[in-house]
Amino acid sequence: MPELAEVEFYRKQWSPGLGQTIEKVLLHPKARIFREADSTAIGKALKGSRLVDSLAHGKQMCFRFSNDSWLGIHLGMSGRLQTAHPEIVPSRHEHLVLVTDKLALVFTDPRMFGKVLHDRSASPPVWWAGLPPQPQESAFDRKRFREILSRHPRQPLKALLLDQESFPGVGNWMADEILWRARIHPASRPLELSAYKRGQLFGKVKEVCADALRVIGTDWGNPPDSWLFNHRWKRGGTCPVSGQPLEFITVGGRTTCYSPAIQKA
DNA sequence: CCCCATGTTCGACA
DNA sequence: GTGTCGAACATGGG
Repeated sequence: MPELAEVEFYRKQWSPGLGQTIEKVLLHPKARIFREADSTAIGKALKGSRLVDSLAHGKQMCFRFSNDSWLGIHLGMSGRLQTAHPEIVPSRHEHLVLVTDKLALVFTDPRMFGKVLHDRSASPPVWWAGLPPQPQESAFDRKRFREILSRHPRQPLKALLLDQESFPGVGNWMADEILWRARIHPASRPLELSAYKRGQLFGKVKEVCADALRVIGTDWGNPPDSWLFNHRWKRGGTCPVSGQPLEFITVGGRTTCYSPAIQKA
């Protein structure tokens, strides 16, 4: 599930734990989500510390603890965060559980494409400090956008939008939504774009990020039918702009939904 | 049984 | 270096 807005939604699911002390850490030490971290060290470091802050950047989250501990979480394809009763007995897919006296903070991930990072340091670790500007920020301006396009002149736009160094947080449905609103064919390349289409694309990147954060990122609301979103999930869907059938192709190795009637090039 | 999945990474190749 | 492609990861759902 998790793209920009879903990640923001899940980040907030742990907010009830802010300010609380972690009394117990339950984890499956050999789970694949710990492949880039030392799960034993995480257990030791977090126990007795207080959760003081949480942040999201693209698809990456960062939870800061009182003893200079930084916990990074990436949700991968099937990860999610939630709270539970402090007496929780973790099930098979609940790989990391932080227990306070009031509640439990739970990271669940059946497919385990997600991952956990951890560092102890006074300043933010490199995996957090080194992230590129997010498309919804003002630092992501037309200059940055132009640079991205000129650096990848022949990348199909669908593939480029999925590049996390370029558009951190954009995932499969957002990329399709952006191209559909900009009326650009997903396989078009930056080289082929008119100045007008480039301007459209920049605007729709901003618009879809803002819309997604507002509608899904706050309370996982259901987007209106005027978005591509509600029409793309099953075959046989119809483009809400043209009334023509939606089609599915593979671009950049990913299933891509688009409306041939309005996304010609 | 088959195919598909809102993600990332790696290796082979042109 | 650029870009493409397929496979891999592990599990569940239709």
